[in-house]
Amino acid sequence: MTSSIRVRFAPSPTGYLHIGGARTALFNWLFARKYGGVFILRIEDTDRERSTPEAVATILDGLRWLGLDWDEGPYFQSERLAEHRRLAEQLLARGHAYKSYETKEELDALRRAAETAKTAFVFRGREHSPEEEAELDAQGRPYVIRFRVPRTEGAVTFYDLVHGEQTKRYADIEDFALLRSDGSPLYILSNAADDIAERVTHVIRGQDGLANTPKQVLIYQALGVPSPTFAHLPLILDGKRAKLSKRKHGEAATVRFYQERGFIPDAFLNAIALIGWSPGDNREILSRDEMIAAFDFAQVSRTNGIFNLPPADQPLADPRQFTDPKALWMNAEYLKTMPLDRLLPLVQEQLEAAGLWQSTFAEGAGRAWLIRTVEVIRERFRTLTDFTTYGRPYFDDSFAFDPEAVRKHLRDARLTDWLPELADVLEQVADWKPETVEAALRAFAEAKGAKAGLFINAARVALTGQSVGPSMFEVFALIGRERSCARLRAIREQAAMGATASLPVG
RNA sequence: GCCGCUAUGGUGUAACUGGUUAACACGCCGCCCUCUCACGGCGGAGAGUACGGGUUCGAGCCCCGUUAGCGGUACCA
Repeated sequence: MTSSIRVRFAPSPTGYLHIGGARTALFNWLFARKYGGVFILRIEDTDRERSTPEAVATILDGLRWLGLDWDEGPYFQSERLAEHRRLAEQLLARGHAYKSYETKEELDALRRAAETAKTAFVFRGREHSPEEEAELDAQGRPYVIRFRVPRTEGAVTFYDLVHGEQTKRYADIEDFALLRSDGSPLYILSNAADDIAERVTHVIRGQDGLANTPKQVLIYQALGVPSPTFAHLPLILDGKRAKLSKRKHGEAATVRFYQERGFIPDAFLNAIALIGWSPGDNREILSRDEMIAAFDFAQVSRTNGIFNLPPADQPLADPRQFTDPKALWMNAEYLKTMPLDRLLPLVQEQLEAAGLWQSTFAEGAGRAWLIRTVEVIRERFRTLTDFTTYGRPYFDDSFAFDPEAVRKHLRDARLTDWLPELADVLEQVADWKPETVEAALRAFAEAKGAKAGLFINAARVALTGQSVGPSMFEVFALIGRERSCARLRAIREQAAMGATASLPVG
């Protein structure tokens, strides 16, 4: 391998950047970065009906969010149609292709006949003499330009870095079309033509490209240019082994969804990298650099992997389990362990978007408080959006009460008086920190002849609206004396209102 | 129908060129910790490697067949 390696990611802008596409882009990128190669972005927008500028923007956004930076492009395939046509003409002139006048109806009939006869259908069009062609053209008969697959006994052979040497006999390859009757090129041609133009050395794409690779190799050979090396990646399927699609899985199949749901780009990348690839040892948490260093096609699996998306047509049993459990675990792992200076900007984005950011967080004491808070609460979060949902009570006085938590921990009627009393006691605590608050609360509990747990759990609900969270004394310390006491006293109104609001889901 | 790719616990993967009781992670269950939940720690259930043959002293790894999934068989990409 040398530094002359050139790879490309070539999505069609007909929808969103989906998980499979992101993984393909990632492997291209890893390979390029590992060997000092060039990563090219090409937009295959020849299907004008379905291609949209919005889809292009979505794909670029997705790649940028993931940090998969490209070195060249984006090139737009639609701008090179004339060149593709020229190549087809060249193939025609050199006898590697021919004009095929069969109509769609004729082809269908042939196919159906083969079907009923249960025989193979490998199409070979009828070729005509120059005179006949002139005659047909004079009549204005439409034709497609079809590749003439060698009629000899031979076979096409190519090397795939994942699947090894592949061979397909000429006899099993039909004479495929290069140009439609309106002169527009087909994918199989355009794709190969652009790979040639961009001097792509390694074609790394989904396994669904494997079956028509022999046809492209035939094109390379006819054009007299060396074939690139191929690497066909296993597909990513859902739990029912169906291809991931927006139609079936909704937004959960798109990269944007993970961005909006608070995934950390590195974590998302790490998670999808492990579908169809492994570093070969037991490591699972790998930084970009570690992935680059460990990447190797020899360790790429040949079997399609499953990304366990919950069914899109059913409500989630647990809203926190909105996607593949392992991906979620991966994200939580990153959230808990990544350096704070890299997490903080991401948290800031979330807070700003939710209107919870305050200028005091930028420096000094406010900064210190923010850091301390994030450190404590990230421990049990799984996504960045948790900071503004479950984390909201730390940043704002208006937050929702989980009815279940209220029912469970504020049920004891005596708390309506006791909590405000506790506030009076806490008001007097000399040095506001976890230890002193704990001492005061425990003494208070003892004086009331009740268990400390009663007050701890009730306070958690009063201060955060939730029944779960960090060590309660830590929470008191973070929320501060004033706000803590105010929330303890507000228990009366809370009790009066019946507290039915529920937490937004993350 | 024909051509091709694939097949290890529920999921993702590991198992050097065939060599001890198939490993790790997620998920699940239990215990510990404990003011809750999570984290963490400890332990457990769960595959004999799709199925059937064959080669071999020995096969998840090699060969053949079957089945299943996927892809191609388009003037889709």
